[in-house]
Amino acid sequence: MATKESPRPGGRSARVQASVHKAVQTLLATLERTEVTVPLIAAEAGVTPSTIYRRWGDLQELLADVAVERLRPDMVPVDTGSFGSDLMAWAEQYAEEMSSGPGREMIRDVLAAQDGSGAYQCCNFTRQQIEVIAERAEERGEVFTDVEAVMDGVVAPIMYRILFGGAPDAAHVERLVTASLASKPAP
Amino acid sequence: MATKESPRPGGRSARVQASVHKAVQTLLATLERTEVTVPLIAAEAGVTPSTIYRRWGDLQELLADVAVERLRPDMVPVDTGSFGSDLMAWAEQYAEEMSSGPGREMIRDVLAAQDGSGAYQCCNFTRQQIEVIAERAEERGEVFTDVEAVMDGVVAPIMYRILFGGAPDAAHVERLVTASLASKPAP
DNA sequence: GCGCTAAAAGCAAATAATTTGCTTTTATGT
DNA sequence: ACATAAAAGCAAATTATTTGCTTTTAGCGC
Repeated sequence: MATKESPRPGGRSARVQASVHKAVQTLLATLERTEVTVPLIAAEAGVTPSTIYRRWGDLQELLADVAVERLRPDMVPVDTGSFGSDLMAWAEQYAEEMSSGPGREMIRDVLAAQDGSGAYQCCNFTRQQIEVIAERAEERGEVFTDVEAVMDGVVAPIMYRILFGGAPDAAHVERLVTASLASKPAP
Repeated sequence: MATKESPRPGGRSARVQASVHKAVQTLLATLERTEVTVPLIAAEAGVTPSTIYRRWGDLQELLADVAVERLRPDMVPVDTGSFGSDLMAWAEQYAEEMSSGPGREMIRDVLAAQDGSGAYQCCNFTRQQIEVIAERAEERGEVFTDVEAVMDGVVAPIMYRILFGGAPDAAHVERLVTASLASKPAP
C-alpha cells in the first residue's frame, strides 16, 4: 500500500494522510461506526471528499488503514526473565487489548477491507512481538517454543474466539500459553 | 435475527427473503464484490430497494445473512471409523472449503457485519460438526479430544491463517490435527 | 368464507453518498 | 527558478439511501 517509493512531485501527501487519519480517530471516538461517513471525515480533516475517495477508494479501506496504524505495537514486550513468563504476560495483555470494544472494532475494520494486506500486516506485528520474546530466550540459552507454534497455539485461539464467539477469559488464555509451552519445545 | 416468532399478519416475508437471497448468490457469482449493490440485487430479485434496506439495514448485513446460510453445513462429517481419522478428514475438507475464494469471501462478509450474531452462528456450525464426530467416538467407546480443545487447536489456527495470512497447506492442517489428538485426550 | 388488522412491500420524492472531468496547487528534480 | 507530474480542489452528474405515505398481504376472530 504505502510503498517505499521516494516521494514524487506534487504531493501534499503526508499532510493529508495525517489529518485524515486524525479525523477518523476523532470521529470514531465520538460517533457510532455507522454514523462515520466519508464526507464527515473530509470535513473534519479539512479536505475534499473526492480526495479521500481517490486516495483510499472507500470508507472501509480508509478505516482499515487507520486501524492497522493503531494496531501497530508501540512497545517491546516486557522482559520478565524467562520465555514462559514473557509469553504469558504478553498473551494476557494482547487478549485484553484485542477483546476490548475498540480492539474488536479495529480488527473488524482490518478484516472487512477488500485489500487483505492490512490483515497480513497485523499478523506480522504479532509475529514480530513473539519473535522478540523468542530472541531474548535464545540469548538466555533457554529452550523455547517455535514462533509458528505460538501463533497456532496461543494467538489464533485468542483471535478466533474474539471474532467468532465470546472473548476468552484470563484462565483460558493462561491454559493456552501453558499448553503451548509444554507441547512444542523446539527451535 | 430471524427469531422463532410465529408469522404475524402481513408478511410476504418468506418469499421475499428467498428471492433476495437467490439474487445475491446469482450476482456474487457473476460480478465483483464491489459491483454488487442493493439496487442491483433488488432489480434481480424483483423487489424494491427500500424493501431490502428496511429488512436488512444495509448491504453488509444482507451479504452476511446470505453468507451464514451458505456456510451452514449441509452434511454430517463422514464416518471413517475412528475419532482421529474422522477429525483429520473433516479438518482437511474444512480448510480447503474455507481457503477457497468463495469461502474466504463468505467469512469476510460474516465478520464485516455490525451484527456479530452471524459469526457466532458460524462458529457454532463448526462446533456442532465436531460434536457429531465426538459423539460417534463416545459411542465407540474411544478416548477422544475435548471439543473446545479442537476448536482451539485445529479450527482456530486454520481460520486465523486464512483470515490473516496465507491459507494453511495440507501438511500444516495434518500437523494441527495430530497435535490436537496427542495433547489433550480427556473428558 | 368475510372482513379486520398489522406487518411487510411498493412507490416516489428528498437527502446523502460517490464518481468524474477539469482546474489549481505543490513538492521534487534539473 | 522553472518544468513536471502527482495530488488536491471544485462542482456537476450519477448513484445510493432514507423516508413518508399508500397498497398489498397473511393470519385472526367471527
